[in-house]
Amino acid sequence: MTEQNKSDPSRQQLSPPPSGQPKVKVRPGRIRQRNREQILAAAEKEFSSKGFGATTVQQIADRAGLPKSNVLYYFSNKKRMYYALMDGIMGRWNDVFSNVRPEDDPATTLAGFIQVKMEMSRTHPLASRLFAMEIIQGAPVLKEYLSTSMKDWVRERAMVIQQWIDTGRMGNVDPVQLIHLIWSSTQHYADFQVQILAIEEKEAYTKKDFKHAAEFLTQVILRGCGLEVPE
Amino acid sequence: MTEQNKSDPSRQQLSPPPSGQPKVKVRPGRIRQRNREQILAAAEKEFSSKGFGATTVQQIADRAGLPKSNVLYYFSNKKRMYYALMDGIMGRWNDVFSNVRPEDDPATTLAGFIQVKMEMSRTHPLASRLFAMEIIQGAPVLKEYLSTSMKDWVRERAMVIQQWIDTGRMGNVDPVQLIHLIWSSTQHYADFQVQILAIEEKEAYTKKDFKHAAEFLTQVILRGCGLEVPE
DNA sequence: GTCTATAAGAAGATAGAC
DNA sequence: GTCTATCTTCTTATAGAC
Repeated sequence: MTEQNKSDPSRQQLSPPPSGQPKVKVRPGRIRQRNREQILAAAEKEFSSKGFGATTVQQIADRAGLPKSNVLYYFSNKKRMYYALMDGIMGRWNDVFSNVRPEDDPATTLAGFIQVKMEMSRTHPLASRLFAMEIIQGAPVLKEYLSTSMKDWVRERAMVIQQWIDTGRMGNVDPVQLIHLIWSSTQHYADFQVQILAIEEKEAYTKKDFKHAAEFLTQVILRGCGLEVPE
Repeated sequence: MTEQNKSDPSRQQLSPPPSGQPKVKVRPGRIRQRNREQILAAAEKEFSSKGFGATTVQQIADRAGLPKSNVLYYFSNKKRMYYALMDGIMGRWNDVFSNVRPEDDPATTLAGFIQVKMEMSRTHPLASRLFAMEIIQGAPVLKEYLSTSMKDWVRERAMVIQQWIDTGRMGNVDPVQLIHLIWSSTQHYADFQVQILAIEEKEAYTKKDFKHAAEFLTQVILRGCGLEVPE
């Protein structure tokens, strides 16, 4: 533990010395590829259920079905695994959320945004929880990302929403707060899964549960913005 | 680390052997009281920013300004401190949220609920984050609480909301989902503070920020339920 | 590329002097 | 009640045999 260990004060950045692999001149290597993926999958499970500091390399190795030193051969240290995971999450995030233009329909666009975020909560709950823990813990790794890429992303969307408001195409609500609202309410189904399942007396989510929740959120949030819910 | 340590499989319960203090027949003891509070305050800070497993007793002791063994004299082990904190959080939670009756006004009641939860996010962000981490990590300590007290609490409120809907006093929305929505959207301002501050390019929240956010949420959620926003 | 063995340090907890 | 010294265990990470 003690993530703030001896090592470099040059953390805080995504992908440190990005050269983790030995520079052997071998093509991709099926085994290498497979092992890396297994390790990352295991690391995601462990990190997302205990956080970085409480997870041991041994636990990751056990779950990946490899000896610890093999894991450290691929990723040289614990931090590098964490960075790699964060990189993956942010990459996926950037890919999924397409652009928005002022001429788009507000209701359809917002409904689509809710849809996509709910789909991410459903299909990638571990990534969601990992991200949530990183943020709750003060975003030691992602702070930079938040105040650059993510800030810009929000600001751009907020400007389009503001244009919709100014042209009378939706009710007058704070666009940034609206994005926070969509973010938090959809995220919740992944992050607070245990709480929701306990309250609803279920063992696990079904696809239907998510559909129902997405419809609820779409209805309430769109109406709350003075919009008609699209078909 | 390794919270799933050697010890008893009889965890999962709030307050284990609740007798943590030496049974000396001394009245409350000002110093004892003060030290306990200092330790708990320090523990809340540490646990809420790193989680249980990654926090060391040494860190708590340092923050409390006491030697490690003195801390362990008061709480005998790390788990007991965590239990004590969770107990406090749940106790406060139960106190704050008063009852709701079918004859109450839906808009005022829901607005009040949003208000109170936002106030908790503002005044007790550490407790909020500690709770969030506990849930994200699968609620090892609070699982029991979730599927008993909290479940009942939600079910009771949901029944009242359903009555409001049935008597045409508000729009037809799933009451349980509505509670999830209020919960998640208000919680978010405490738990994802760093993200929000980064996006809004601020150093810290002001009281005004919370007022603004509370008004936004009240407006959107109430309107989303077909309610007029009360003054 | 894989894995055993181990170095070097830090963790939780306790004993016992003050 | 307080605190130093210490026991035991577990941690990350590396060295080096296969």
